[in-house]
Amino acid sequence: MRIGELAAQTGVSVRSLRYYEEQGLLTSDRSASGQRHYTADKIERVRFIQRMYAAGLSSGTVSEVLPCVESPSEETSDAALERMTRERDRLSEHIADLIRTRDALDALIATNREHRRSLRV
Amino acid sequence: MRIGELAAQTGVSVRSLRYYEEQGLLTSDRSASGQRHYTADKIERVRFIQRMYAAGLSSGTVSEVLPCVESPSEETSDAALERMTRERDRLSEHIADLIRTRDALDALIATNREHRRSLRV
DNA sequence: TTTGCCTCTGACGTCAATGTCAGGTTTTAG
DNA sequence: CTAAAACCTGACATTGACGTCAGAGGCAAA
Repeated sequence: MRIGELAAQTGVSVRSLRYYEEQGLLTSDRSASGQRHYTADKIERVRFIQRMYAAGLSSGTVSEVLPCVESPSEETSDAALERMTRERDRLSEHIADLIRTRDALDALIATNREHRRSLRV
Repeated sequence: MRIGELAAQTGVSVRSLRYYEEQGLLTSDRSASGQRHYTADKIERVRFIQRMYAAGLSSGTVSEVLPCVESPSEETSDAALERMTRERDRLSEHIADLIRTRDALDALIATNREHRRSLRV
């Protein structure tokens, strides 16, 4: 598949796909004329990259972690596995923080609703 | 307290505090010479702003939500309360998404660890 | 009063992911 | 064959929350 279709399949812009390649996060085969061609498994790869971005990793960090995804069957480097574990923990703390924030918002909403009810007579 | 101490108390840079004021998120009294002076309750306010940023709200959205925090005892505008509720729901979806991502990372880590163990003979 | 730190405004710099445009080639549909 | 659509590289623009610097003034201690 060419870049346009990969973009359509993943919902990621063509520009971003080229950027991922530039950052070493995504590879492509090139046709004789230089056009990028992708195998179907790249769809999952792109989705993984997006999930990592959503989890707050930078492109540099994603590239450090990729070996674990790419070759779980070869000997994964200590560094990559350790990095991934660290990011997992960071994410976990972030989630806990967001949950606390959500609780605070819930309390705030409840207070406002309550006061509204008391005004409505 | 002056801006430097508020910065120290909250761990937020002086630059950021001025930025918050510029964005209408934070107010200050000014001395005759123009220096900003803050009451102690501004510490909590700044922390709230930071939590909202961490939850993914932009400064514009934070300012829409602030009436609910500022005057829970007055009649809060429908718009602000509705906005806050929407942001709470968005945050909730985001948390769910991050948890799925964390689960995916856990599975990946487990796979890699497992393979390592099998290689170690 | 001088020293040194804090503050002021205003402006420009940064960073990451992406948008957008230009100018040119390739592929596809009719 | 030809026009439209998709692709290429390269480069500059954008956004938001700041960092940083310049030039000037404010304020407490020695």
